[in-house]
Amino acid sequence: MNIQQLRYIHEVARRGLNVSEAAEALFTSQPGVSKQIRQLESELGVEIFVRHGKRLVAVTEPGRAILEIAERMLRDVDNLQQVGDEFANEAVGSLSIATTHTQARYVLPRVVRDFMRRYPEVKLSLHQGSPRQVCEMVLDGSADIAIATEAIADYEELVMLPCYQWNRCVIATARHPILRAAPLTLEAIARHPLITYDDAFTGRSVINKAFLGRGLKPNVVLTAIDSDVIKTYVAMDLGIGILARMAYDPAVDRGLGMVDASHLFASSTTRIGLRRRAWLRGYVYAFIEGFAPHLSRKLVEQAIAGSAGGDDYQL
Amino acid sequence: MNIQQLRYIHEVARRGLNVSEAAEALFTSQPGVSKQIRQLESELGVEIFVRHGKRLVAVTEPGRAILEIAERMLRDVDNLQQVGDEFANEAVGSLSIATTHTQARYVLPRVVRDFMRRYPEVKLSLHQGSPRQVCEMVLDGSADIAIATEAIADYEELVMLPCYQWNRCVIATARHPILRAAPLTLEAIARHPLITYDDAFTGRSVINKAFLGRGLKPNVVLTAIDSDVIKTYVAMDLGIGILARMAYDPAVDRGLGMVDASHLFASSTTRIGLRRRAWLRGYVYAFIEGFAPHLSRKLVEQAIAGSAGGDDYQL
DNA sequence: GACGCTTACGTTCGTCGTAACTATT
DNA sequence: AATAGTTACGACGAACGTAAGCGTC
Repeated sequence: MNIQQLRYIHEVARRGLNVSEAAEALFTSQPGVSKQIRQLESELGVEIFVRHGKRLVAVTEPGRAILEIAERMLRDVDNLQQVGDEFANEAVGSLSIATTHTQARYVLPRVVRDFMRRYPEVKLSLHQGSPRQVCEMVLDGSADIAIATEAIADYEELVMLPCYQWNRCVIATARHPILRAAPLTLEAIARHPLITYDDAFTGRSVINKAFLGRGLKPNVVLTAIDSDVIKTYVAMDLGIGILARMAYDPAVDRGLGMVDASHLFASSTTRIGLRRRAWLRGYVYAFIEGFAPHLSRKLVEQAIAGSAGGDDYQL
Repeated sequence: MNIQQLRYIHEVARRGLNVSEAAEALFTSQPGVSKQIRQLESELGVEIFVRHGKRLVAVTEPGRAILEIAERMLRDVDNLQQVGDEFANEAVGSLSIATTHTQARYVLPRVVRDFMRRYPEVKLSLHQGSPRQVCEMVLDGSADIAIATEAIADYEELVMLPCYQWNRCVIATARHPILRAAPLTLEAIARHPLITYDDAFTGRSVINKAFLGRGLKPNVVLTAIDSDVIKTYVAMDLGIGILARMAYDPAVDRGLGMVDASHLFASSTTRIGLRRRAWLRGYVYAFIEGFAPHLSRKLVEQAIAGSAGGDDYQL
């Protein structure tokens, strides 16, 4: 058994049981991969893949168990490299963050600026995506940390750390009557055409729940993935907007009025997602603490170690 | 990087940084080990061991992190073999149980008999030792499961599963006055010379606590590691004995009288200890369930997966 | 007949063991 | 002087790539 063989079976499984494709992705020859897989199978004494004649068509039952362990080992190989990189030079390296629009646009700029100042030698990269994409990126190793509000909870293999709570506001054109409604109610909002987030984004599920709870059917005329699109169309008076509070900046959004709506919706929690049992570079802990000061290195380490797996931490 | 290199650093660390000894234990040459370690270090870009001239004298800080990950990987290598063995032939294999005298002598015989009947092809081995030895055996892989009452809780790397609760009785020669004391009290016991377990065994700590809690200083004239020794000396009337209840069998222990003492002492819980994240053969689950019927395969699997790490389960 | 996996074979690289050398205690 | 680790070198074996062969769709 060797690590290369584990890479082979993992890649073959990942690529829909296509050996040629896996070989290409690993920059090696297809016969080599084939042979090594057979060798591993014979060493372990079980077939990992089900073959129809010469083609791989499924993963066997032991194969599933083997793949799971193999993937854990490959992550550990990665972790070993990380340890090496860390101690070879503590301040040099790279940090890849996967996040959604709202975070990238309104929350992270300050954190990123501070981080780059403190670790000028770390190559920081931000990748924007849907909450699910963001999680997948962390799972397959193409990002180190995920930051999102929705969906993170669905991934067993990720550790979730609550960072901050936030709520929503209503925005409208400057002289819109909704801005003077006192108190602001869901009923008042529902009387206007609405512009807000797409279903899978930025706490939209909470908005739905609030209206549903009151038996209201808001007239949503436009759903957007990001706050800027919402603001653009609200400014055009297509409707009023329900927006994450931190996405409204009076200095920038001059043409728009805002009223707080945190009494109408349940608050949402933005979380950081990390791979379980990952070994993180020192500056990753620094970044996390810069983003959510209560997440000390020690707390995060404990969470990753898995001893508190699945649970949520107190904010 | 390869798995062999991980074995090398692990064995060197385990053997007090003695490369020659590690090489011998791994049936290879000392220069080979030396070279592979240097190669791994250069690949990772950090020193794993601190050297004084040519000698290894300590583990570096990154070395500690590396060793930890390496050991996890080696356990996974083991797990892969286990998966292979399991599916190659479900009913053939070996099961190694490390346990203390009381369990081996009074509790396990029935369980072992049933198990051997059901899995005649599994080579069962029992290893007796102190609670600590028993745990160490599971940790270093020389046993699959540990069964003990004391000490198991101290091992972070083991998962503990409560199996059953038990309490103590007092034994004495047939016409001894303590047998007629009604009700039986700690004070009455403390008036006689006492024979019971050694400090590290079979719930002795609970016995100490009970007497201490009442300000009593029992006159312990003999401490033994196993129940049979206690019974032997009680039969010689050297004193009265405090014994685990399940160790008294009226059919066998004819010369001895017994009174229950469960109202005097806190009950003890016997636990099974398993390595975290181990992959267990099917018959191991069967054995565990035969020993403690409430520990279903599913429950045990969840526990070793680590998601409930550190916690204790409800009995 | 095109795609995909296996078999066969030769080259290359890596690993291991022996032997000689050097440093530490 | 003895013990412990490194360097040097040669032999063996494993892994890889190329090319040809066979099955499946």
